[in-house]
Amino acid sequence: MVDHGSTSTKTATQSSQAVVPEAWKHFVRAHAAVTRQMDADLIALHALTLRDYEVLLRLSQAPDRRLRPVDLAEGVVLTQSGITRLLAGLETAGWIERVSCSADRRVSYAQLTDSGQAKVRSAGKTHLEGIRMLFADNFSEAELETLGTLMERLPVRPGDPECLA
Amino acid sequence: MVDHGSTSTKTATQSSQAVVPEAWKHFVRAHAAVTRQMDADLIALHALTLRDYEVLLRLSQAPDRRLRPVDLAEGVVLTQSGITRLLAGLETAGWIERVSCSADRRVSYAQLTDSGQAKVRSAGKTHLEGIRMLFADNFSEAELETLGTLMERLPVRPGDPECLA
DNA sequence: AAAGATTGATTGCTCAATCTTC
DNA sequence: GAAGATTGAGCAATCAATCTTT
Repeated sequence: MVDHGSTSTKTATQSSQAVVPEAWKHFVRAHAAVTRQMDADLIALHALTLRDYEVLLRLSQAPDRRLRPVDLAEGVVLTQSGITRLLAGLETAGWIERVSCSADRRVSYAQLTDSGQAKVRSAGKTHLEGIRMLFADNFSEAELETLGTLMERLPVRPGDPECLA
Repeated sequence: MVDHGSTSTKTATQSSQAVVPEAWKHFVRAHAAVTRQMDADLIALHALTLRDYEVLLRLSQAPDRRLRPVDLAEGVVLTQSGITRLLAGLETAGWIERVSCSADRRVSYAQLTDSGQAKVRSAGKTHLEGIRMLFADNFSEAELETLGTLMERLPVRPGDPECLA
Protein backbone atom coordinates (compact mmCIF):
# COMPACT_ATOMS: atom_id res chain seq x y z
CA MET A 1 0.00 0.00 0.00
CA VAL A 2 2.97 2.27 0.44
CA ASP A 3 4.21 4.00 -2.66
CA HIS A 4 7.69 3.13 -3.81
CA GLY A 5 8.67 6.66 -4.64
CA SER A 6 7.52 6.63 -8.19
CA THR A 7 10.02 7.44 -10.87
CA SER A 8 7.51 8.73 -13.31
CA THR A 9 4.94 11.49 -13.08
CA LYS A 10 2.00 9.33 -13.97
CA THR A 11 -0.86 9.09 -11.59
CA ALA A 12 1.26 7.95 -8.71
CA THR A 13 -1.00 5.38 -7.12
CA GLN A 14 -2.11 3.91 -10.38
CA SER A 15 1.32 3.22 -11.81
CA SER A 16 3.17 1.99 -8.76
CA GLN A 17 0.29 -0.23 -7.74
CA ALA A 18 -0.12 -1.62 -11.21
CA VAL A 19 3.47 -2.50 -12.00
CA VAL A 20 3.77 -5.14 -9.32
CA PRO A 21 0.66 -7.20 -10.00
CA GLU A 22 1.17 -6.79 -13.75
CA ALA A 23 4.63 -8.30 -13.59
CA TRP A 24 3.27 -11.10 -11.47
CA LYS A 25 0.32 -11.72 -13.73
CA HIS A 26 2.51 -12.02 -16.80
CA PHE A 27 4.83 -14.27 -14.87
CA VAL A 28 2.08 -16.69 -13.88
CA ARG A 29 0.42 -16.70 -17.26
CA ALA A 30 3.63 -17.22 -19.16
CA HIS A 31 4.66 -20.07 -16.94
CA ALA A 32 1.35 -21.85 -17.32
CA ALA A 33 1.24 -21.56 -21.08
CA VAL A 34 4.84 -22.51 -21.77
CA THR A 35 4.86 -25.31 -19.27
CA ARG A 36 1.68 -26.78 -20.65
CA GLN A 37 3.08 -26.95 -24.15
CA MET A 38 6.35 -28.49 -22.98
CA ASP A 39 4.50 -31.11 -21.03
CA ALA A 40 2.37 -31.99 -24.02
CA ASP A 41 5.45 -32.34 -26.23
CA LEU A 42 7.25 -34.59 -23.78
CA ILE A 43 4.20 -36.77 -23.31
CA ALA A 44 3.60 -37.06 -27.03
CA LEU A 45 7.17 -37.88 -27.98
CA HIS A 46 8.55 -39.68 -24.96
CA ALA A 47 5.64 -40.79 -22.77
CA LEU A 48 7.17 -38.66 -20.07
CA THR A 49 5.70 -35.95 -17.85
CA LEU A 50 7.59 -32.70 -17.46
CA ARG A 51 7.94 -33.52 -13.77
CA ASP A 52 9.17 -37.01 -14.59
CA TYR A 53 11.76 -35.52 -16.88
CA GLU A 54 12.94 -33.03 -14.30
CA VAL A 55 13.38 -35.78 -11.75
CA LEU A 56 15.35 -37.93 -14.17
CA LEU A 57 17.45 -34.94 -15.15
CA ARG A 58 18.34 -34.15 -11.57
CA LEU A 59 19.30 -37.74 -10.99
CA SER A 60 21.49 -37.77 -14.09
CA GLN A 61 23.35 -34.73 -12.78
CA ALA A 62 23.73 -36.04 -9.24
CA PRO A 63 26.85 -37.79 -7.93
CA ASP A 64 26.57 -41.52 -8.59
CA ARG A 65 23.30 -40.72 -10.35
CA ARG A 66 21.33 -41.12 -7.17
CA LEU A 67 19.55 -38.95 -4.66
CA ARG A 68 17.41 -39.27 -1.55
CA PRO A 69 13.71 -38.92 -2.28
CA VAL A 70 13.43 -36.11 0.20
CA ASP A 71 16.08 -34.06 -1.60
CA LEU A 72 14.50 -34.84 -4.92
CA ALA A 73 11.18 -33.60 -3.58
CA GLU A 74 12.72 -30.34 -2.49
CA GLY A 75 14.40 -29.96 -5.85
CA VAL A 76 11.27 -30.17 -7.93
CA VAL A 77 8.99 -28.58 -5.32
CA LEU A 78 6.88 -31.59 -4.48
CA THR A 79 5.70 -33.13 -1.24
CA GLN A 80 7.26 -36.28 0.09
CA SER A 81 4.24 -38.35 -0.74
CA GLY A 82 4.22 -36.83 -4.17
CA ILE A 83 7.77 -37.91 -4.86
CA THR A 84 7.07 -41.40 -3.54
CA ARG A 85 4.30 -41.92 -6.06
CA LEU A 86 6.25 -40.36 -8.89
CA LEU A 87 9.27 -42.55 -8.18
CA ALA A 88 7.07 -45.62 -8.10
CA GLY A 89 6.03 -44.86 -11.65
CA LEU A 90 9.61 -44.30 -12.79
CA GLU A 91 10.63 -47.57 -11.18
CA THR A 92 8.00 -49.70 -12.90
CA ALA A 93 9.07 -48.06 -16.14
CA GLY A 94 12.58 -49.25 -15.39
CA TRP A 95 14.17 -45.81 -15.44
CA ILE A 96 15.20 -45.81 -11.80
CA GLU A 97 15.78 -48.43 -9.14
CA ARG A 98 15.70 -48.21 -5.37
CA VAL A 99 18.93 -48.66 -3.46
CA SER A 100 18.95 -48.84 0.29
CA CYS A 101 21.44 -46.68 2.13
CA SER A 102 23.84 -48.56 4.36
CA ALA A 103 24.57 -45.55 6.55
CA ASP A 104 20.94 -44.68 7.23
CA ARG A 105 18.44 -47.43 6.76
CA ARG A 106 15.53 -45.02 6.57
CA VAL A 107 16.50 -43.80 3.14
CA SER A 108 16.16 -45.73 -0.09
CA TYR A 109 17.98 -43.87 -2.81
CA ALA A 110 16.49 -43.31 -6.19
CA GLN A 111 19.16 -44.49 -8.59
CA LEU A 112 19.08 -43.80 -12.32
CA THR A 113 19.37 -46.95 -14.42
CA ASP A 114 21.12 -47.14 -17.78
CA SER A 115 17.73 -47.25 -19.37
CA GLY A 116 16.78 -44.12 -17.46
CA GLN A 117 19.97 -42.42 -18.54
CA ALA A 118 19.16 -43.20 -22.17
CA LYS A 119 15.66 -41.89 -21.63
CA VAL A 120 16.81 -38.62 -20.18
CA ARG A 121 19.21 -38.16 -23.05
CA SER A 122 16.66 -38.62 -25.77
CA ALA A 123 13.95 -36.68 -23.98
CA GLY A 124 16.50 -33.99 -23.22
CA LYS A 125 16.78 -33.14 -26.88
CA THR A 126 13.06 -32.54 -27.11
CA HIS A 127 13.05 -30.58 -23.91
CA LEU A 128 15.97 -28.36 -24.84
CA GLU A 129 14.29 -27.71 -28.14
CA GLY A 130 11.14 -26.78 -26.27
CA ILE A 131 12.98 -24.46 -23.92
CA ARG A 132 14.57 -22.79 -26.88
CA MET A 133 11.46 -22.38 -28.97
CA LEU A 134 8.95 -21.57 -26.28
CA PHE A 135 11.16 -19.70 -23.89
CA ALA A 136 14.69 -18.72 -24.82
CA ASP A 137 14.08 -17.59 -28.39
CA ASN A 138 11.98 -14.77 -27.04
CA PHE A 139 15.00 -13.24 -25.34
CA SER A 140 18.50 -12.10 -26.08
CA GLU A 141 21.41 -13.82 -24.43
CA ALA A 142 21.81 -10.93 -22.02
CA GLU A 143 18.13 -10.94 -21.15
CA LEU A 144 18.29 -14.64 -20.43
CA GLU A 145 21.15 -14.11 -18.08
CA THR A 146 19.25 -11.32 -16.34
CA LEU A 147 16.18 -13.49 -16.08
CA GLY A 148 18.15 -16.31 -14.56
CA THR A 149 19.70 -14.16 -11.85
CA LEU A 150 16.42 -12.52 -11.04
CA MET A 151 14.62 -15.83 -10.73
CA GLU A 152 17.40 -17.23 -8.61
CA ARG A 153 16.70 -14.52 -6.08
CA LEU A 154 13.23 -15.77 -5.26
CA PRO A 155 12.85 -17.80 -2.09
CA VAL A 156 12.45 -21.47 -2.81
CA ARG A 157 11.44 -22.69 0.59
CA PRO A 158 9.00 -21.09 2.96
CA GLY A 159 11.84 -20.95 5.47
CA ASP A 160 10.51 -17.87 7.17
CA PRO A 161 6.85 -18.69 7.60
CA GLU A 162 5.76 -15.34 8.89
CA CYS A 163 2.06 -15.60 8.48
CA LEU A 164 0.04 -12.89 6.89
CA ALA A 165 -2.59 -11.21 8.97
CA MET B 1 9.20 -32.73 -34.07
CA VAL B 2 12.31 -34.35 -35.52
CA ASP B 3 15.87 -34.19 -34.38
CA HIS B 4 17.46 -30.83 -34.73
CA GLY B 5 20.72 -32.09 -36.14
CA SER B 6 24.14 -32.06 -34.57
CA THR B 7 25.53 -28.85 -33.25
CA SER B 8 28.74 -27.95 -34.99
CA THR B 9 30.13 -25.94 -32.11
CA LYS B 10 29.69 -28.27 -29.21
CA THR B 11 32.66 -27.08 -27.20
CA ALA B 12 32.12 -23.44 -27.97
CA THR B 13 28.47 -23.51 -26.98
CA GLN B 14 28.98 -25.51 -23.85
CA SER B 15 28.89 -22.48 -21.61
CA SER B 16 26.17 -20.68 -23.51
CA GLN B 17 24.13 -23.88 -23.58
CA ALA B 18 24.11 -23.89 -19.84
CA VAL B 19 22.71 -20.42 -19.43
CA VAL B 20 19.48 -21.27 -21.18
CA PRO B 21 18.40 -24.27 -19.12
CA GLU B 22 19.66 -22.54 -15.98
CA ALA B 23 17.40 -19.57 -16.55
CA TRP B 24 14.52 -21.91 -17.26
CA LYS B 25 15.22 -24.04 -14.22
CA HIS B 26 15.23 -21.06 -11.91
CA PHE B 27 12.08 -19.81 -13.56
CA VAL B 28 10.19 -23.05 -12.98
CA ARG B 29 11.46 -23.53 -9.48
CA ALA B 30 10.70 -20.00 -8.41
CA HIS B 31 7.22 -20.16 -9.80
CA ALA B 32 6.43 -23.39 -8.02
CA ALA B 33 7.72 -22.25 -4.67
CA VAL B 34 6.17 -18.80 -4.66
CA THR B 35 2.87 -20.01 -6.04
CA ARG B 36 2.63 -22.76 -3.49
CA GLN B 37 3.09 -20.36 -0.61
CA MET B 38 0.56 -17.91 -1.99
CA ASP B 39 -1.96 -20.65 -2.45
CA ALA B 40 -1.46 -21.84 1.11
CA ASP B 41 -1.94 -18.32 2.46
CA LEU B 42 -5.13 -17.75 0.51
CA ILE B 43 -6.55 -21.08 1.58
CA ALA B 44 -5.66 -20.51 5.22
CA LEU B 45 -7.02 -17.00 5.45
CA HIS B 46 -9.87 -16.95 2.92
CA ALA B 47 -10.77 -20.54 2.06
CA LEU B 48 -9.88 -19.67 -1.49
CA THR B 49 -7.60 -21.31 -4.03
CA LEU B 50 -5.15 -19.17 -5.96
CA ARG B 51 -6.98 -20.16 -9.12
CA ASP B 52 -10.32 -19.31 -7.51
CA TYR B 53 -8.95 -15.92 -6.62
CA GLU B 54 -7.63 -15.26 -10.08
CA VAL B 55 -11.00 -16.09 -11.59
CA LEU B 56 -12.84 -13.82 -9.17
CA LEU B 57 -10.32 -11.07 -9.82
CA ARG B 58 -10.78 -11.28 -13.56
CA LEU B 59 -14.53 -11.12 -13.12
CA SER B 60 -14.26 -8.10 -10.85
CA GLN B 61 -12.27 -6.30 -13.54
CA ALA B 62 -14.56 -7.29 -16.40
CA PRO B 63 -17.33 -5.08 -17.79
CA ASP B 64 -20.54 -5.74 -15.86
CA ARG B 65 -18.47 -8.08 -13.72
CA ARG B 66 -19.24 -11.00 -15.96
CA LEU B 67 -17.43 -13.14 -18.52
CA ARG B 68 -18.05 -16.17 -20.69
CA PRO B 69 -16.60 -19.34 -19.20
CA VAL B 70 -14.57 -19.94 -22.34
CA ASP B 71 -12.85 -16.56 -22.05
CA LEU B 72 -12.25 -17.10 -18.38
CA ALA B 73 -10.63 -20.43 -19.17
CA GLU B 74 -8.28 -18.83 -21.66
CA GLY B 75 -7.42 -16.12 -19.15
CA VAL B 76 -6.28 -18.42 -16.40
CA VAL B 77 -4.93 -21.13 -18.71
CA LEU B 78 -7.43 -23.85 -17.93
CA THR B 79 -9.46 -26.23 -20.08
CA GLN B 80 -13.15 -25.67 -20.60
CA SER B 81 -14.09 -28.55 -18.40
CA GLY B 82 -11.73 -27.26 -15.80
CA ILE B 83 -13.42 -23.89 -15.71
CA THR B 84 -16.85 -25.53 -15.54
CA ARG B 85 -15.93 -27.36 -12.38
CA LEU B 86 -14.22 -24.40 -10.84
CA LEU B 87 -17.22 -22.17 -11.50
CA ALA B 88 -19.51 -24.76 -9.98
CA GLY B 89 -17.61 -24.43 -6.77
CA LEU B 90 -17.69 -20.66 -6.81
CA GLU B 91 -21.41 -20.75 -7.43
CA THR B 92 -22.24 -23.00 -4.50
CA ALA B 93 -20.10 -20.69 -2.38
CA GLY B 94 -22.31 -17.85 -3.55
CA TRP B 95 -19.52 -15.80 -5.06
CA ILE B 96 -20.76 -16.00 -8.63
CA GLU B 97 -24.07 -16.73 -10.31
CA ARG B 98 -24.87 -17.98 -13.76
CA VAL B 99 -26.63 -15.64 -16.15
CA SER B 100 -27.84 -16.85 -19.50
CA CYS B 101 -26.97 -14.75 -22.51
CA SER B 102 -29.91 -13.51 -24.50
CA ALA B 103 -27.92 -13.02 -27.67
CA ASP B 104 -26.39 -16.49 -27.68
CA ARG B 105 -28.17 -19.12 -25.69
CA ARG B 106 -25.17 -21.40 -25.65
CA VAL B 107 -23.32 -19.23 -23.17
CA SER B 108 -24.12 -18.84 -19.52
CA TYR B 109 -22.11 -15.97 -18.13
CA ALA B 110 -20.28 -16.19 -14.86
CA GLN B 111 -21.42 -13.12 -12.97
CA LEU B 112 -19.74 -11.89 -9.82
CA THR B 113 -22.16 -11.45 -6.93
CA ASP B 114 -21.88 -8.76 -4.26
CA SER B 115 -20.67 -11.43 -1.91
CA GLY B 116 -18.06 -12.43 -4.46
CA GLN B 117 -16.99 -8.83 -4.86
CA ALA B 118 -16.52 -8.53 -1.12
CA LYS B 119 -14.55 -11.76 -1.15
CA VAL B 120 -12.20 -10.64 -3.86
CA ARG B 121 -11.60 -7.38 -2.03
CA SER B 122 -10.62 -8.98 1.24
CA ALA B 123 -8.63 -11.77 -0.36
CA GLY B 124 -6.98 -9.23 -2.59
CA LYS B 125 -5.27 -7.63 0.37
CA THR B 126 -3.73 -10.94 1.34
CA HIS B 127 -2.76 -11.68 -2.21
CA LEU B 128 -1.15 -8.31 -2.85
CA GLU B 129 0.74 -8.70 0.38
CA GLY B 130 1.87 -12.13 -0.80
CA ILE B 131 2.99 -10.81 -4.16
CA ARG B 132 4.94 -8.13 -2.40
CA MET B 133 6.65 -10.31 0.17
CA LEU B 134 7.26 -13.42 -1.90
CA PHE B 135 7.88 -11.81 -5.25
CA ALA B 136 8.20 -8.07 -5.60
CA ASP B 137 10.33 -7.35 -2.55
CA ASN B 138 13.12 -9.36 -4.10
CA PHE B 139 13.44 -6.86 -6.91
CA SER B 140 13.92 -3.19 -7.49
CA GLU B 141 11.25 -1.20 -9.22
CA ALA B 142 13.24 -1.20 -12.43
CA GLU B 143 13.81 -4.93 -12.27
CA LEU B 144 10.12 -5.52 -11.80
CA GLU B 145 9.37 -3.51 -14.85
CA THR B 146 11.97 -5.45 -16.81
CA LEU B 147 10.56 -8.72 -15.58
CA GLY B 148 7.06 -7.72 -16.60
CA THR B 149 8.02 -6.82 -20.13
CA LEU B 150 10.11 -9.93 -20.56
CA MET B 151 7.30 -12.18 -19.33
CA GLU B 152 4.82 -10.44 -21.54
CA ARG B 153 6.86 -11.49 -24.53
CA LEU B 154 6.27 -15.18 -23.98
CA PRO B 155 3.63 -16.76 -26.18
CA VAL B 156 0.49 -17.63 -24.32
CA ARG B 157 -0.87 -19.82 -27.06
CA PRO B 158 2.12 -21.39 -28.73
CA GLY B 159 1.37 -22.77 -32.16
CA ASP B 160 -2.01 -21.20 -32.37
CA PRO B 161 -2.08 -18.91 -35.36
CA GLU B 162 -4.71 -16.49 -34.23
CA CYS B 163 -6.89 -15.70 -31.31
CA LEU B 164 -10.46 -14.81 -31.97
CA ALA B 165 -12.08 -12.32 -29.70
C1' DA C 1 11.16 -36.90 19.56
C1' DA C 2 12.37 -36.22 14.88
C1' DA C 3 13.34 -37.53 10.07
C1' DG C 4 12.53 -40.33 5.93
C1' DA C 5 9.27 -42.90 3.47
C1' DT C 6 4.91 -44.70 2.56
C1' DT C 7 -0.30 -45.35 2.28
C1' DG C 8 -5.49 -44.05 2.31
C1' DA C 9 -8.70 -40.68 1.26
C1' DT C 10 -9.71 -36.59 -1.15
C1' DT C 11 -9.32 -32.82 -4.44
C1' DG C 12 -8.58 -30.71 -8.89
C1' DC C 13 -7.63 -31.02 -13.50
C1' DT C 14 -7.36 -33.32 -18.03
C1' DC C 15 -9.08 -35.96 -22.02
C1' DA C 16 -12.81 -37.77 -24.59
C1' DA C 17 -17.50 -37.89 -25.45
C1' DT C 18 -22.07 -35.65 -25.47
C1' DC C 19 -25.67 -32.07 -25.71
C1' DT C 20 -27.44 -27.78 -27.21
C1' DT C 21 -27.30 -23.80 -29.93
C1' DC C 22 -25.27 -21.09 -33.70
C1' DG D 1 -20.39 -28.64 -39.04
C1' DA D 2 -18.51 -25.65 -35.32
C1' DA D 3 -18.63 -23.40 -30.77
C1' DG D 4 -19.85 -23.23 -25.84
C1' DA D 5 -20.75 -25.91 -21.93
C1' DT D 6 -21.08 -29.98 -19.39
C1' DT D 7 -20.37 -34.91 -17.75
C1' DG D 8 -17.80 -39.43 -16.81
C1' DA D 9 -13.49 -41.64 -16.21
C1' DG D 10 -8.83 -41.44 -14.96
C1' DC D 11 -4.62 -39.55 -13.25
C1' DA D 12 -1.60 -36.80 -10.38
C1' DA D 13 -0.68 -34.37 -6.26
C1' DT D 14 -2.10 -33.07 -1.56
C1' DC D 15 -3.03 -33.72 3.52
C1' DA D 16 -3.16 -36.55 7.45
C1' DA D 17 -1.88 -40.60 9.55
C1' DT D 18 1.36 -44.47 10.12
C1' DC D 19 5.70 -47.15 10.22
C1' DT D 20 10.60 -47.55 10.71
C1' DT D 21 14.94 -45.84 11.91
C1' DT D 22 17.81 -42.39 14.10
